This record gives sequence, structure tokens and C-alpha cells, in this order.
Amino acid sequence: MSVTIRDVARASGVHISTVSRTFSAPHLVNSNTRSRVLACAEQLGYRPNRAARALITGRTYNIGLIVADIANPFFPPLIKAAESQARKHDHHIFVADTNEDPAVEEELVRALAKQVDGVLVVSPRMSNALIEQLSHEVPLAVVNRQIAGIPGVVMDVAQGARLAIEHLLSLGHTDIALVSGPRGSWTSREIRRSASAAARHKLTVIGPNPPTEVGGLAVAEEVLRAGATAVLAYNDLMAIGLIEGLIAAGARVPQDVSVVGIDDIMLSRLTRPKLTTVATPTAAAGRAAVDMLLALGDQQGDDRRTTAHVHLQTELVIRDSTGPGPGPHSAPGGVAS
Amino acid sequence: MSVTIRDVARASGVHISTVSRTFSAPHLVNSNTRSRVLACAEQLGYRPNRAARALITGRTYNIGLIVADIANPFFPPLIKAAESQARKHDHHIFVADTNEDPAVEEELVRALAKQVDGVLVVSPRMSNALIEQLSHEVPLAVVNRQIAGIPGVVMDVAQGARLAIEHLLSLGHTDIALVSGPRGSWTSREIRRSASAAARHKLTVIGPNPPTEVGGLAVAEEVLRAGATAVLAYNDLMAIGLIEGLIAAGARVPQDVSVVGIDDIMLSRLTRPKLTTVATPTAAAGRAAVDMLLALGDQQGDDRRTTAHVHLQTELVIRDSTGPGPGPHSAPGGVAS
DNA sequence: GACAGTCGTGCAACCGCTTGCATTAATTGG
DNA sequence: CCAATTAATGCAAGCGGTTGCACGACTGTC
Repeated sequence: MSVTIRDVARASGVHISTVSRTFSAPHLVNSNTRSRVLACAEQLGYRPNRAARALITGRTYNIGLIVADIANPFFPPLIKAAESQARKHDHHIFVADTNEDPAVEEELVRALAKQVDGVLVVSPRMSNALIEQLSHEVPLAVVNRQIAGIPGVVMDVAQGARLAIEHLLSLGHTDIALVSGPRGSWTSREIRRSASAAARHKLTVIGPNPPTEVGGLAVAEEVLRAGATAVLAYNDLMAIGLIEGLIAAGARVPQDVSVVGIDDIMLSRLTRPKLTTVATPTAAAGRAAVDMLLALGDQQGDDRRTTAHVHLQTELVIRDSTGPGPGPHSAPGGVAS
Repeated sequence: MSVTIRDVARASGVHISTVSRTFSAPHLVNSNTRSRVLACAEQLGYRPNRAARALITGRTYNIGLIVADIANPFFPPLIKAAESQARKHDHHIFVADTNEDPAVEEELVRALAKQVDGVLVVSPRMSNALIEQLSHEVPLAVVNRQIAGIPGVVMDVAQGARLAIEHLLSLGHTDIALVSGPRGSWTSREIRRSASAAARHKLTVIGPNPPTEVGGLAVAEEVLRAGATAVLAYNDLMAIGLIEGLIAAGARVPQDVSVVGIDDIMLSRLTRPKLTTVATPTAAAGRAAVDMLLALGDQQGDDRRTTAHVHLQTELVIRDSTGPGPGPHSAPGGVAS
């Protein structure tokens, strides 16, 4: 079926090792021989089998990238950045989607394990313990989770959440709701922790919820029942869904309820009202994660204990989905009631 | 580093072939032996190396899925559907993104070739000839392109474009512009062909353009200069960008200009005005494509000539971005001028 | 003209696993 | 009680490559 190194060897009258060297160490073979071999290879349509090569060299030049939900616009920019960074190092990225399912996540890491030089798990839903275990089976780095001993890049959502809450407080909101994310999410816990600390008043936590538009839409009524006048959502997608739900329920945004998202996905600029949100540096995260993973592969075993961690800042982007609350406040240009 | 079949064999006192059979043909090994081997394997943390297995069996249980731009919301539903369909057959999907670059596309097919049981190219940008050639190197199926001899699933965008144009005509539009897509796109050519045929009046073609929001935004002025009162865009993303651009230029949608997209991505329901568009059955396409590819792998070589083609219908979804044009028309409730 | 040093190539083992065949032991039937 | 099955395992070749080592043919040096 497929043409192998042996076919090329036979056609060009040399030993297979010479053919092999023609492709992986050209300087070791005489230029005449080389061109003859290349000609035969070309003519036969020979392509080196990367999997077979990897078996012996241990390098595949592939990187696995696992995300919770490829349909969430948060991920594509990260994926793209990772791809272009990987390309600079001659690597390819293979993306897999877990559908927010931790079991699928584990399965995918294992499936990828021997076919890639390392895997990147973005927004993992697995337990730390499992991640730790998997990291022995394959070089592994995480994004959006901080785990001792596992290299990772995190975006400072705690800071972002604090900024968001402070923004709402300064607008005079006192009843703030937090619409949290999915169960396994480290980010969600961080946000909750930080938001709770920042909110001087009541903070109603609603969740866990699926981190999607419908997840946000579904809690709109609960938000209203809770009497919240401002909401911080786990991500933009939920914030957007929530706004839809609030409007459908007759509430105005931001007049009746202010909504803040997190991520600053492209979509947030397109909805009406435009979403106030916490911008996360996803592209930088993707690049950093790839670098980290490739570095991990190089320093094989020698000094693994110095696990790198990258910490990226976030920032609040104020748009149109937040406005003055009912209480006294000191927003720029705001009016004390 | 990694624990292999040999380690397990040594630990359990059997030959490696017995270990191998324990995992790939359990019924051939005595149940006592089997449980002993499994225990040792478990304890050592043995995981079969799928790549090595594939080298000899020829089956990887992976499928490669190549898309032009993972950030385009058109793709994720298709990818998701493909994943769930693949899962039913115990396969994993690895996604790769080409950034709309035909060269990258070719490179990725080759990189994936020996690591997957087949590759699916969605919305290819390569030439037919190249696809044809690649299909000899790896089982291959395409989506959104019709090529003789290559299995594929297409969505009937020609019909969709016709419906869209007829809708605009019935609203009284006579100056219609077509904002076309990227150069290598079969879909774009189909749309153009069909739209041209359907438009009884002038059809100004603007393009090729990058199939993104900015691609649409960039041609807003050109659309206005051309004097068009209605536009059919290559996809929703462009349509949405275009609307942004039109509004920024002071035109109202749909009062001054009607806009129709294609794809019916989720986003189209969220923008204001909500987008009138041609819905394409992306999930069905993803499923069909996976089935096709797996079927292709089974019938190895024997009767390859009966290449399957799947043809899926599209439909027009009328929302708020289209309205009466300046000319005489017969739209429901419309007024003749 | 003998010697050391290059250069180019072949040989063979090996990466981790599968599989057809041979071998042995246990079981069955006549 | 012996021949014929059957079940369980071992043996070894091989999937498509890579790579350390050995070997022969040149080259240049004194």
C-alpha cells in the first residue's frame, strides 16, 4: 500500500540506512547518492512515516491541546496563538475537545500521550491528583489551574474578579450575585474566593452552572428572585446568555441589572449592550504554555523540580452592560441618591 | 522512562506475546494468567503504546479533522458532531487549523497521515488536484467541496443562495451585491454561480475576501459605493462585520441596506438586528463525514470506485436584517412604491 | 610507500507491539 | 489405552524507521 524506506532503497540501489540518513541527516550522505535517493523517493512518492520515526527517536513534533469546549469563543484565540507558537518550533498542534467531561479529558490525554511530545490541558476539569498522575505518563502543562509541581500558566482572574466587584461597588450596587461556572473549574473557585473577599456586602452565589450561553440564560430568573442588581458571571458566554434571559424576563440591562463577564471574547463587543468584562490575555497564555511544554521536553528528567509557572495579568474593560446601582455611590459622573 | 510490555512480561513471568494478548485478545489467554498480568500491568502503570500498535495493525483509532479557521463559529458545531459520532465508533478526533492557508493544509494532512485512520478536510482551500493526490496517501474525505472520486459531503449552498436572492428580489431589491469568500473556496464559487443565475437584475460581486468579521467590515464602504440596497455575504461572520461597517458608515440595516448571511451560526441570533441567513446543517455534515471516512477505511481498496457523496439541504431563515427595498415588490405586507 | 584521518556506506540491533506458527499439556472420544 | 482435539503459551519475524559501529576507499603527510 504505502511506499516505505525499503522501496526507495531498492529503487536507488543503496541500503535503507542510507535512505534514512538522506532524510534525517543529509550531510552524512554523499551528494550524488543523496540526489539519486531523493529522485527515487520523489518519483515513488515516498513520505517518511512520522509515527515509526517517533517510535525510535521519541520525538513526534506534535503537541496535544485539550480544551473543555471548542465552541466556547474563549478558546480559539488561545488555540491559534498556541499553533503559531508551535509552528515556530516545527511542531503541530492537535486539538481535542472534552465536552466539559473530566472522564473524556483523561481518556484524551492517554490517547494523545504517545503520539505527541506533550499535552496542554486548558481549563482542566479533572482533579489535581489525576493531573499529577497523568503528568508521569506524558509531559504535561496546564492553563487556568495552579498545581504544585505541574508547569502551568494562569491568568489572574482573582484580580479581575476583584476589579469587577469593585467596579460594581463603586457604581453603588450592594446586592451582587455571582454566577459561577462548572464544578471542576479552578478558575471558578478563584473567582468565587476573590469576589467574596472583595464584596463588602452580600454576594449571592448561584451555581455551579454549565459555562455556556444557556447556562447563563437559565439562571436569569434566579438572579432576579435573589434581588441582585449586579451580576458577575463566570465568563462572557454566560453573561451574554444571562442578559438575554434578563431582557426576556422584562429587566433592562444595565438600568435594572448590571452584568459583568470575564474573558473579553470577540462576541462581547458585538452584543447590545456591549459587555463590560474582564479581559484575559488568552493569546499570551497560549504562547507561554507552548513554550513551557517544549522546554519541559528538553530538560528531560534532569532538573524537573524547577517547575515553571506563568502568571498573567487581567484587566477590566468597561462597556455598556454596567451602570449605576440603587445605592449611594461614587461612580465617575454618578449621582448620589 | 515509560513502562513497556516487556516490563510487564518480566514482572508477571510470561512472554511478551502473552501480555500483548491480554490486552488485544483476552479470550486467548487463561483467566488466571490474565488476571496476574493485569495486576502487574496495573501496578506498574502500564499503558499500551498506541502508536507502536498502529505501526503493525495499521489502525490508530484516530481521525484527523482539518478546518480553515477554528475561530469561525461555523466549525465548532461540525467538529462537535464529528467528535460524538467518532466516539460511537471508538475513535478520537484530532482537530487542526490551517489559518486559511492552503500550504498549511497540505502540510497538516501529511503530518496527520500516518497517525490517523483518515482525515477529513472541511472547507478545503487546496486545489482539487492536490486533494486528489493526498487522497492516495491517506483515506480522505471532504466537506464543502464536490470532487469526483473523493468522498464528500456538501451542503446545498447553491439552493440556499438562490433562496436568499429570491427573498431579496421579492422584497423589491434590484441592486444586489454579493460579498464573496476566500479564493480557494468551492462554496464561494457555488454561491456566486447560483446567485448570479438567480439575480434577474444587477449582481455586483465584491471579493474575494477573508471570510471573517473584518473581511465583512472592510467592504462596507465598497458596498455603499456600489449603490447596493441588499447584500448576500459568503458567511454570517462577514455579514455581521458588514453590518457593523454599514452602521459605522451611517447606513441603517435593514432600512437602507438589507443583509443576508450564510451558515446560521449561533451568533446570528444574538446580534441586533438579528441576521437573516441561510441555515446549513453543519452537525449532520459532521456526522455524515465521519461515517463516510470510517466506511472508507473498511472497504480497503476493493471497491473504492463507488465513492459516496452526501448532499444536504439548506434553508432560509428570515430574521431582522432584511427589509423592503426601494423598488416595486410583492413582499408580504410590503408597499409598492 | 606506510600511516593516520576522512568520508561514505553497509550491517544489525532496536523502538513497542502484533501475530502466524510451533510446542506442550490437558481433555476427549472410541 | 492411544489418537485426536483443544487450550494456553512461547518463539520469532516484522511494522517503518534510526543509529552506533565496522569497514573499505580515498586523501594527504612525512
